[in-house]
Amino acid sequence: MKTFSSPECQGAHRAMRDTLDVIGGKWKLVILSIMLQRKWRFKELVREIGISPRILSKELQELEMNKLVTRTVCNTRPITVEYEVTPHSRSLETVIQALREWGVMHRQEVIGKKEPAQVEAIV
Amino acid sequence: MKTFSSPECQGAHRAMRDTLDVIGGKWKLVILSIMLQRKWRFKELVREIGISPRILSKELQELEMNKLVTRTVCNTRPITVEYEVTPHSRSLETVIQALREWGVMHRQEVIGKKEPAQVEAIV
DNA sequence: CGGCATCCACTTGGATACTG
DNA sequence: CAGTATCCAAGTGGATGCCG
Repeated sequence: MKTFSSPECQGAHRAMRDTLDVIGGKWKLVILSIMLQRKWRFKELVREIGISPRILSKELQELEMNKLVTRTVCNTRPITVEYEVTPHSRSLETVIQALREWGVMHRQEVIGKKEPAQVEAIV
Repeated sequence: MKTFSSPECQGAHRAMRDTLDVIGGKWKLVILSIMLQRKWRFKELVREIGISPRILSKELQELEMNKLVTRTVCNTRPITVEYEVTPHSRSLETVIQALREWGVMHRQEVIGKKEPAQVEAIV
């Protein structure tokens, strides 16, 4: 569909695109970043992430299609559903950690050093 | 603005968000991934990436604001402009490489193993 | 050549209400 | 509770034209 010049560049470019197709976008990495911690129920994620149910549902479906999370319906009374990351998802753990650390580092590098302990000054 | 429950989770969440604010979106990582290779002129990037000039211009400005690329106007006759990544940008090199490799790995994991040498079967 | 302005189509995502 | 449908606002991004 496109004619790129250098093949090796094409490879890198393509691989990056593949990755972004799966974990790019506004929410995917945030969701995975949180989900790597433990199992979550749907509504827990909604509240923790601050995302609308409709979007979360869509995102989780896409993540499930890519074998990054599993969805388990529990036989509770008002039925609950548990979402959990897969082993394959664990392969993203180091990258996600690296991205987080980069965010912190970048904040110091560019925005300018302060970052006030973030313990109580968040609000 | 939001009231998250656990502070340590809040930290990770926030750091991830910070990172995505800077290098998230459809283009940033693709652009950086390519730009890390060498210096580029504006139009070279347009063609190499397959992006519209308007969007590229906007993206480059944002990257420049975040000290990830530099913009240099050259005194050539029809003036040319060179863009180059900064040292700070180099701190993303390993992450970008990791993301590329993950894309390749994921393709095998999910889509299913084939990936035919990508030399001629691209079309 | 670099890159901004305009116009416009498509996508994303939030709010709300409703169903099983 | 989990999830979907509808509606709608905002953002994204491509094409084109123009200007320095």
